[in-house]
Amino acid sequence: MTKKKQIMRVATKLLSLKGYKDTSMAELAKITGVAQGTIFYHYNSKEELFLAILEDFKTEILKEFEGYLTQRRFNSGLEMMNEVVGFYLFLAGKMEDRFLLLHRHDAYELARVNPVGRDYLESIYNCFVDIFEKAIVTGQKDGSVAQLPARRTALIIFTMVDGLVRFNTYNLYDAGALYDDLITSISRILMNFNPSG
Amino acid sequence: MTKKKQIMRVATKLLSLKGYKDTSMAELAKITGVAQGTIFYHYNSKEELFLAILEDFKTEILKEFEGYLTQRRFNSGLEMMNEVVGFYLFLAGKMEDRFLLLHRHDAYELARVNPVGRDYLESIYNCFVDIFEKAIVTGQKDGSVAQLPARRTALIIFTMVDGLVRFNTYNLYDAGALYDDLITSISRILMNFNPSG
DNA sequence: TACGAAACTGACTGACTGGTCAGTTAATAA
DNA sequence: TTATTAACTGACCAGTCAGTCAGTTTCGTA
Repeated sequence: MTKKKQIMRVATKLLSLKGYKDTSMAELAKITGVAQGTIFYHYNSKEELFLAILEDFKTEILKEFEGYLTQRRFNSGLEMMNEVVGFYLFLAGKMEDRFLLLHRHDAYELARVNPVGRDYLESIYNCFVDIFEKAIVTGQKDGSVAQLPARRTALIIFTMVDGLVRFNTYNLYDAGALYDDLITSISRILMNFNPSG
Repeated sequence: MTKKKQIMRVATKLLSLKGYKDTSMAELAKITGVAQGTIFYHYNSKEELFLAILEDFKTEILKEFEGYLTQRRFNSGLEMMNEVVGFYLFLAGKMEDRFLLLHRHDAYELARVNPVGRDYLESIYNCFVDIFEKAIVTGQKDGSVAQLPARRTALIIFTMVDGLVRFNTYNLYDAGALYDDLITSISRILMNFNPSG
């Protein structure tokens, strides 16, 4: 692996664990095993390195979702939603460090001053909300999901799932124990009791 | 107002707006209009000041809820839940800066190393979850809420409401526009379709 | 008035920060 | 072999940080 990639990998870990301000370039250099100058040779500044990490995350997320959607087929919109929530939680485990990064304020503070960073963040979030919305729309066509405002309901469900992941990383509650309740709650929100109307 | 109180008030604002690391004691002293030494006369360290803010928040939250619960009466558990969600959002507006503080990682990093801080945080969160749970249990007695696991469902609803507030502060979506959808979703989760069972 | 204590001050310190740069090493091409 | 560029190094810099402390002011009280 190139040193540039090594730097980014270690930086991702450090930034997600300790946050932007608490991660020093000296420490990053030491752990990666390069001189501090090397970091600034590849990335002009700390902010640029952070930006590169976000871009990388965006790219990988998009790839993951593309692969998932071309493989999976669903019997109904409601089933699709359950599967997709599972996939989200799977990704949150697989890319644990980057999800932690998303749950920090650092990324939003970057987005506030850096349009490129804001673009990356919105791409990532829209990716998630889009797929939830797609499940709802699909379900409304096949009759498994009630006639709710699709986008707004997708956002609500996203806050539920995302909130659970965050609670887990905060270690305040064991989110794993809430998985079944989450699925039940989502089903109750979406369920169509009047399939003919 | 005593200088000690002034320091805490400005510190709360700064810490919630800029985060722990990005708030310097020099800046805090300048804005408050005291010498930097004065801060350390009243609070032995930056961490102790942060802790004092959390304790103050906890105390105020508990007082607010006590006042609310002794005043309000509800016709049913389901109605109580709707009202309580509204009260939560009202508090989030009234104590905007402190809620922002809760949505940063700073507090959790403090809680990880400081048991007293962890106590404050848990008190605050339990306060919220308890009242949601209370609404569910009440509703299950009066038949307006289905027989779901009360505590776990309360946690799920808490993640929804809290997630919405966070989204609002992140400025990614207009959470105000989602209020009606939130209430609808919560009602659908809780609603009892078989009041006799 | 006198006096001790509490409140307050601001210049100072040592550790640490992101970033620089002159110079070295490795890789590639002619 | 030689020349050119890219990759890499680490000592160094100016600025910032939380925290200190010797000294001053304010206040309650006797």
